[in-house]
Amino acid sequence: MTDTAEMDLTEMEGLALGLVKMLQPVSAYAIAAAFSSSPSAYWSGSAGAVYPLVRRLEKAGLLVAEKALTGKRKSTIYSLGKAGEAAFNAWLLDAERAVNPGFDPLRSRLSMLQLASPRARDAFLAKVESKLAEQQQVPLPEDHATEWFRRLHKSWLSHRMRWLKDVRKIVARR
Amino acid sequence: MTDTAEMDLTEMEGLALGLVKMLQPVSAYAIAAAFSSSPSAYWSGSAGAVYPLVRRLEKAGLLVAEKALTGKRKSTIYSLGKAGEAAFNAWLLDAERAVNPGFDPLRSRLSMLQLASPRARDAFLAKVESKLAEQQQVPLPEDHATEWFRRLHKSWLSHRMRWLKDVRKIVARR
DNA sequence: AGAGTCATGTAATTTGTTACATGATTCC
DNA sequence: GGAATCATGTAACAAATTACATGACTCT
Repeated sequence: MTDTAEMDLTEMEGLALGLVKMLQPVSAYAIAAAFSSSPSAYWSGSAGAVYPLVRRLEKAGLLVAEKALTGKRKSTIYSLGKAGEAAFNAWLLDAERAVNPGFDPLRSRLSMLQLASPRARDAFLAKVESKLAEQQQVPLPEDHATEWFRRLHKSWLSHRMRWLKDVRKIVARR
Repeated sequence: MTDTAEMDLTEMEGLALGLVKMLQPVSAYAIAAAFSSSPSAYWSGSAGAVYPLVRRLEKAGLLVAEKALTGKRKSTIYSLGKAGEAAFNAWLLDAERAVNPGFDPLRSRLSMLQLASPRARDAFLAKVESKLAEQQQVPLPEDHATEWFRRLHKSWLSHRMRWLKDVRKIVARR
């Protein structure tokens, strides 16, 4: 009965709120940059996506905007409002959504790998594995990613690798 | 020099071509149903998405349409054209895209889990783990999924589980 | 002085969503 | 005869993409 606006945040909105919480007070430009520096190409961080998004969140009362002036350059910096804090927590701790496979380019392809020839299959799996191995060698840039995120990504990579090896075994015993 | 139309398929287009290849000759309705029955909520399989998509692919020359009549009920059934076969293979074996993390609701939340209290963190991780465990008990329906896909999904679930346990350890030694 | 980056924004287009609508067929 | 499903489609809307544009500041 006390709940006023039951915002159902999209993934991008949830992530944006989280970025604001980590970086506040922060400009839309910096949020866009944070999206862009994600290892996932899904988060392009284009201006056409981020600026309207941030204004939307502000109009919804989740972000607090403040005008700033540095010399003649004006910018708007955002912080997380009280309602934003609550909405972010609800999004963050939504286990129902967290168990969803989402949009996984590798999973999609593996689900149809039976449609390729055995030779093509093996070549594909080997190539993906070597590309993952490459990524393991080159760690994320120190400046953008937090220590926690770097550790998480490393762990993600190694588990992807193990999954791939498992899949290769399944394919082999066709 | 021989390549005429270098189609850059989206994930949904690639999956749709693959579904046609598996089920051909097949109606748009059946393709929509296949998307809907995916364990990933990302693939809603709504009519408003699938019908335009399939017509797009047909106009691009990747799908071959054929009118069918069963009694008074008319339908259009699709098969994979030669160009469609080539485009699908290019999509399927694109290792560059396959290594991308994509859109992963769990990954997104874990990347920001530092922003929750230790108690909320633990509760969240436990809940996700139990939900995954539930899914392991209830296997995919026999009718829709192929044996290969069922095996793949099972393997995906157990590797997610292992990843989660790993993450919990990292969180614990904060 | 010019390159690069900070900072913001918009226009045209594409693609997907929800919701609705139609009609045939099948099952009870 | 009525409910569920097969099969197709569209209309209004939401959200993201690419591409462009502007101007200030920083660094060499």
